[in-house]
Amino acid sequence: MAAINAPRGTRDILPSESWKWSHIIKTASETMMDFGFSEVHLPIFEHTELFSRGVGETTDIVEKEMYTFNDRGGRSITLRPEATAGVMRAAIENNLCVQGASAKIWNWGPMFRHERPQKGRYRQFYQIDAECLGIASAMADVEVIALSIEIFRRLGLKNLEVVINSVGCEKCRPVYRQKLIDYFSSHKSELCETCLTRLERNPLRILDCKNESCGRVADNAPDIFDSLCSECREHFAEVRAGLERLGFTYTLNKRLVRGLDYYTKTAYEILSGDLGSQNAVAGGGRYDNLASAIGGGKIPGVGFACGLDRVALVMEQQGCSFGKMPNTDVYVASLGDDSRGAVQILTYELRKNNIRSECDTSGKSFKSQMKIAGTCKFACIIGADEIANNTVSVKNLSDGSQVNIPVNEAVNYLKENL
RNA sequence: GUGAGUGUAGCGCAAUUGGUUAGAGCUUCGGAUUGUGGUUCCGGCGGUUGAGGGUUCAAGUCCCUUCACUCACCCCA
Repeated sequence: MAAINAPRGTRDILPSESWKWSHIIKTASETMMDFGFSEVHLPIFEHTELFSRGVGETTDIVEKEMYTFNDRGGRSITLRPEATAGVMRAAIENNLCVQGASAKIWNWGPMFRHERPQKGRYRQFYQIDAECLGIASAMADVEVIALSIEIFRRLGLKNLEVVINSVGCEKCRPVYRQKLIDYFSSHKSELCETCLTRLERNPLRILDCKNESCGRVADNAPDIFDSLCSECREHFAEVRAGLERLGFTYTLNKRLVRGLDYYTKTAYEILSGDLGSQNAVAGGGRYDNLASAIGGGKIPGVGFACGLDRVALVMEQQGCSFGKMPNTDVYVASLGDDSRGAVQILTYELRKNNIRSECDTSGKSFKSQMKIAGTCKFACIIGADEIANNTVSVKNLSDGSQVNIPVNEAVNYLKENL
């Protein structure tokens, strides 16, 4: 019978890699706490409507990338393609932002998009996500950007580029949108096929097109900053001032357009040159219209998502430290089958006392057990002599020294010498 | 969805222009005067060469199909 393999775009994070992920999550978690963000656990699937209304009907995500199916009750369900819509839904549903209250929450977990896999892109991928809800001030934008930068700083990532832009709000974006339509309409012959459809559905996205010809046309396109309303202009200036106040360097990219409809005002990405073509390790921005789009009234928000898979990739590439690899400290070896019971008892005793211990459970020879013990710091050896005297021989495997001590002193001895 | 590249042992690889029984290394397992690991030495396990078909006296090698993986486009984390 043919073996079954993991579906395309999914993969197994095995022990050799998972401990590195744990380090990243732990670092992110500590940083989140330092910034006043609390962790939440949310559903991995939601009603399809949440994303079609929240993320936007004409976005790539909703149009062609969602894992959508009908459940047994006939409801249309979608595996979350991104985190923000779900977070906002939860905030609304649980009244986290009523009466002027705000919420700073983070979570991490798998997201799902049906795309062709490539370097740094999977169909099931993992994001660390932080959202600051209920605060309209630019200071919140700065805080969120600073948070993402701080996580990367602690992880030791190098050569990152912070790119920011403003995409306007519901007042000024339609104005800019119309300007773009007017402009690009007079250059239709120079646009690629997909951009021609974007012209009608989402003209801002033409700015982001990497097609050479479209790029040339976009170079001379109307500047978004000329169209920003005074509020958006001021907000963006405050964000920039805040970033500079904290000493961050960033670049301005007027062509940075997020693929999700809910973004307003601030949009930003953090890029790494050590990834392949998919070079964003984090991206986010402000989304003051998301709440109303999913029926939750006016709740401003700003946040970011960070690609865990990609962060791990960059760290590996740059030789960053993942901390100490977890290892067994003590191996308890049985010399002769008669001592296997005593070995099991001692091993359990060590484990109850938080000493990372291992013993053989498969009937290996003493020699084999000692071979495995070689990767540990200490070996506890129990044979006929030890049983007779109620002792254990403890061998320091780094210098080869060995002592024979009463079994009931093993825990203290090891705790003192580990 | 489109394009390009790659599929040989658990892993990374080798195999003259198509030519005997597809090979080492690492890993793993076992052993080297019966109570002591890392180094060393010896040995064992391990493959329908991704799958299917075709050309040929002969295919890991050439052709077709298919599957998988990788990278890129699109877009994003």
